[in-house]
Amino acid sequence: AHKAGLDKVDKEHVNKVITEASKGSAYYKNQQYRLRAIKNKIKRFKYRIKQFRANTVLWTKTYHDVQRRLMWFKNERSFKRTWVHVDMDMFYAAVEIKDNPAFGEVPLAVGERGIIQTTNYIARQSGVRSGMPTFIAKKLCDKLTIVRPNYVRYQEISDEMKTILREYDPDLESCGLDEANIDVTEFLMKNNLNHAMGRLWLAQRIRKTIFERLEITCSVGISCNKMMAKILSDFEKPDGCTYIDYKLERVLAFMKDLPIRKVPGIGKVIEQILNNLGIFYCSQVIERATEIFITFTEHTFEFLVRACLGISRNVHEDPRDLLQKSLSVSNSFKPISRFDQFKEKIKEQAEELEHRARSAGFKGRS
DNA sequence: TGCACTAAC
DNA sequence: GCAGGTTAGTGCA
Repeated sequence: AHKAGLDKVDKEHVNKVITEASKGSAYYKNQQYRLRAIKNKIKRFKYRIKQFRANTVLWTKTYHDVQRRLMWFKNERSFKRTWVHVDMDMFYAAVEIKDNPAFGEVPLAVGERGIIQTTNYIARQSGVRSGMPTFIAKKLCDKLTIVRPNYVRYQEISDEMKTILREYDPDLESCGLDEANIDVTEFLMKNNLNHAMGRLWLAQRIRKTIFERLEITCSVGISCNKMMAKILSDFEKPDGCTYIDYKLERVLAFMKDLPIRKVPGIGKVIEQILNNLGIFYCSQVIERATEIFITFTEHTFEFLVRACLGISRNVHEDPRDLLQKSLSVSNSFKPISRFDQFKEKIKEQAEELEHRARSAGFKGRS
């Protein structure tokens, strides 16, 4: 329900339909199994924290160590650069509607192989959303129109969008077809726009240009680093634009009431773990940093604390790190049991993988 | 290094 | 009857 466009939905009804359709399925059983594993993990975490608290000397020492680390992170905060995150609204569905306006009047979903990838906002009102199996989506919305994705077309539109954005930052970093990050600092400086009003003006200008050239709306976040810009782009979806002024108290006030799940990189599992420790908002991660430190690895602790302070990278990735690192092929199939069937399956997959690796000019390393 | 798991689109 | 595909990364044995 954290996804945009779901605020007017009858959640109780939606949950009932999903539960009805789910129970007994292999998928559901697997989910239950994984949920139990997470619950066990949480139990162990809670026990570890209890042990730690019981040892006052150790707890105090850890507390001060953690506070020292927090100071370190706070020194990393920088308001020197400005990033814009652009996120196209319901992208695949929007392209389908652009090419066939009639789709804009009906509940529409784009999907294949039994899974919905994206939906327009009419469909979202019935609780239909990305990642949902089509048979459940149909139960929620019997008039739902489902079309197969046309990736060639989406790529075309995506390229057009990125061409527009490269006027502001030639080193644009993209994530998927519908999202991109640009560092607009130089553009702002050159045009004497590097102040609150100027930044907001630029964000709106980008949105306007994209809409005029593509007839598709987007949501934009503009802030002092990539992560903040991304969080903000989601804040007023769809067709929205959010900016937070570069003042420490403004950033902290925003993070204070921000649900942890809104932080990119915190998914279902980490959310569950933190919720069980009584942590729901970003500010609580900082308040309870000692417990976080004990619970997670050092790496995850640093990620969580930095993110919840609103601190993240504000310079471009090394281009070498942006090159593709791996390639894989996977698909789902009905249960099989005979050895020759497995052998055949693996052969098919391997041949497909080989084919793609050759086209991409990849060699196997191991 | 290989595998399980998490996360994102 | 019916629950995807692809890439990146972490953590552990």
